[in-house]
Amino acid sequence: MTIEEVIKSTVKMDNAKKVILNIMYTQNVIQDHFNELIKPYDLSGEQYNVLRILRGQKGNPANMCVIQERMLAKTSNTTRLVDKLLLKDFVTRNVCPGNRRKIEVLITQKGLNILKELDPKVDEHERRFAGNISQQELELLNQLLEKYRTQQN
Amino acid sequence: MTIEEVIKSTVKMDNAKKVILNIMYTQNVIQDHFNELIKPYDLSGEQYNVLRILRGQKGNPANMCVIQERMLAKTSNTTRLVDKLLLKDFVTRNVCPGNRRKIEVLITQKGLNILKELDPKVDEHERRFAGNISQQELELLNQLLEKYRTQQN
DNA sequence: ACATGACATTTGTATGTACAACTATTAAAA
DNA sequence: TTTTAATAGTTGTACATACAAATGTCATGT
Repeated sequence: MTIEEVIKSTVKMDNAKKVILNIMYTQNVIQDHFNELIKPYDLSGEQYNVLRILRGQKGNPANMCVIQERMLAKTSNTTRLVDKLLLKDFVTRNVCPGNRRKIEVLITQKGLNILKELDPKVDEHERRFAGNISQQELELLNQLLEKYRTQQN
Repeated sequence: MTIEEVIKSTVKMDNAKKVILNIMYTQNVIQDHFNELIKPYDLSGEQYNVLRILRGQKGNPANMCVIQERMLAKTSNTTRLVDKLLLKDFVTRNVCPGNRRKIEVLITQKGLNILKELDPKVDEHERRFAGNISQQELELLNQLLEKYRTQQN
């Protein structure tokens, strides 16, 4: 399905416009699918993302600003995401002893467990889309997207 | 900047995962940039999107469900987006005489004016990113994205 | 020691998203 | 004709995003 069919456009669009719409729409499709996947686990996409970042710390706590800079959506409100994770006992939050301005956030065993349960489903989710194109095309797609967004930090 | 650098990942990711992150992140970069563009006009991205759809109707009114199906984010709440546009006098909203379940939404002259004012800025926004890659690459990127999301309706 | 500015995080407000429940209207079946 | 189901939109709630303002802490200069 081309992007023109998706938005039922009657007029012809140039490639510059089509690429933007294609990226926006593809992201929507991926996200909708991912949200379906994690819905039964009472986690939002961004909450999941924060848990992934915390697991990546391999036992070390992460400050709020470290979490922030590793998130895809740079404008998310990390405080409130962590609030929600705290309520579910997926993380702990403590003032950093060395620098009391900072907060140390750590993933709990319960948080690690839910990630482990989700791992195979997330893998399948990634492969489901990737399976539509070849390995070479995947690599090409990565290169094109990275080149496309150059300059815009 | 590769996607690994963006999210400061230490471990190597496979292409399937990288493509997903690249699409999600690129969409974020585009959207942040677009939001900057329309911020002075007191319009959100989705509100702008609805106005574009209404202009595309060329004088004919659009029902809520027509707007809905032409939007990129298929789960947006059209009622409330139109509410906001009504408050700014960018659209009118009337019950459809032929079928009183339906609503006819029409863009006003004020709405058309603001779109006209934005047109050159939006064009520039599209070209800014597109300018980073060649026309051939743009076309290839479109094809790859469309192929990548096949099967998922 | 005190003021100043930088830094890290939180809070407030408006808006948008996801999704279920609800209302009103129309169409179809019994 | 009444019931039932389908359709079109609205409303409610919880959560997330965008962004500005506020708070608390630390570092530096005087």
